[in-house]
Amino acid sequence: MVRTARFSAEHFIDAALALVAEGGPGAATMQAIARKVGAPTGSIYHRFESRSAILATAWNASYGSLARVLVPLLQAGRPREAALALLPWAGEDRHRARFLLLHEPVSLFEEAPPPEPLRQAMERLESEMDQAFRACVGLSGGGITREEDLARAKFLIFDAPIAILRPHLLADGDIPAFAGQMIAELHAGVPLAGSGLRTGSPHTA
Amino acid sequence: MVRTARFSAEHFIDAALALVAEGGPGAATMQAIARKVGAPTGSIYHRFESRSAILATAWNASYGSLARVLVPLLQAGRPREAALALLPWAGEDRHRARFLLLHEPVSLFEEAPPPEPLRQAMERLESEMDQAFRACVGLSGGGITREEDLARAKFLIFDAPIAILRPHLLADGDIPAFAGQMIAELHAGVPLAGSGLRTGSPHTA
DNA sequence: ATGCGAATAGATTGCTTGTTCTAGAATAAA
DNA sequence: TTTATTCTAGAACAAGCAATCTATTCGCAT
Repeated sequence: MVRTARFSAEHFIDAALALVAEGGPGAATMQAIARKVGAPTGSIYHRFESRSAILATAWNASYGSLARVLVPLLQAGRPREAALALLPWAGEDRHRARFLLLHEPVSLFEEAPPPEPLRQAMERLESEMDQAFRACVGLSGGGITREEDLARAKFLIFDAPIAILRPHLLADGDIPAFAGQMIAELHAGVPLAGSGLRTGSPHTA
Repeated sequence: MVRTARFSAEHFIDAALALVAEGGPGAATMQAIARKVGAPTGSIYHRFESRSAILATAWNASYGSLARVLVPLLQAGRPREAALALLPWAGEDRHRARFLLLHEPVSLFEEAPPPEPLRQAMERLESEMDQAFRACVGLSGGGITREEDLARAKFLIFDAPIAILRPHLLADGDIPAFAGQMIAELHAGVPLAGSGLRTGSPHTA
């Protein structure tokens, strides 16, 4: 090395994360990021090759942090705990939660796709979560899992908790205790495996 | 009038709706709308004073069409039917459903707010839906409704059905029958009024 | 037939964006 | 001290945007 860097990659990532969390993807312009950090716009390009690269890196950090919480619970066959774990994770870092849960990835990268290595890292993280999810649902079901069962499980573990969380993220308020109660009640009242025309014998192992 | 108009306001609205539904809010540029209709960009400004005005008009049309379905059901005290009614409404017009349910209004108007009369129309529609919703929840509860009960009802009637619908809208595929079953099961398994510490007498009128 | 006014038509303006470029400053090793 | 290299610094560039402007065309009322 030769010259001391005043601005680290993390500075830019945090600024981009905060800007998206507060004002949506459109608010995270290169100039806004630079201004928030106090750096000239050109300096960003010494750390990231493009705007997409910053956003993809921020997304990987956010999604990775969530995966580190959920994947172990899913692998342990605890879907209910996984669903509930979303709440403390969101309370831990509001910017991160708003960045990840309030904006579809497609809206972050609609202008230009992220560079290939970052795109692959995103896919790796998503498939890691997906595999843990399928293992969790598959082993409790005990065999072939229908598309319907997967959709139902995805709703109960991911989409419903996020939908319960969303209003409080949008309002930027604290997450009330009844949010957890709603998730718990949901899992108590609706079975993970389809309650469809299950004519089979309930006593079979 | 003096000259026959080749392009009506609806042409532009439909084009904007389709562009947002297919490619997100960023895809609905004035030039893209004009190109889709086959009109020069300047002609749009004879019908709408700004881009926000087109998007707001499209939003009003979409939300209004949904309100016409849901409000009567809510006013009749049929929350379960209202939740289920979302599915045929979405199946009726895919572009409209994707436009309304896949993008937060804030992302449509982040660059410039819509003109005042349109903004008021939007608020009127939202409050119409909200009043019907509160009437529906209030009368089944019978008295004071806590914030928790409102949140739970909003989830059961709006957010959960939308979350169940979203994957199929994103994939642009048909809405399978089990989506309706999931909503029905949800309403069967989770009560609209809080199942909390309801110590009161269940036999009281 | 004719001329007024609304609509088309699209080039143009002014602005913002992501990215690049040139110049200079700082630092660790030689 | 010198030198090589990485960073800061911000002006400059090209592209794309919403919105405006000038010119032209059309069709109904007169």
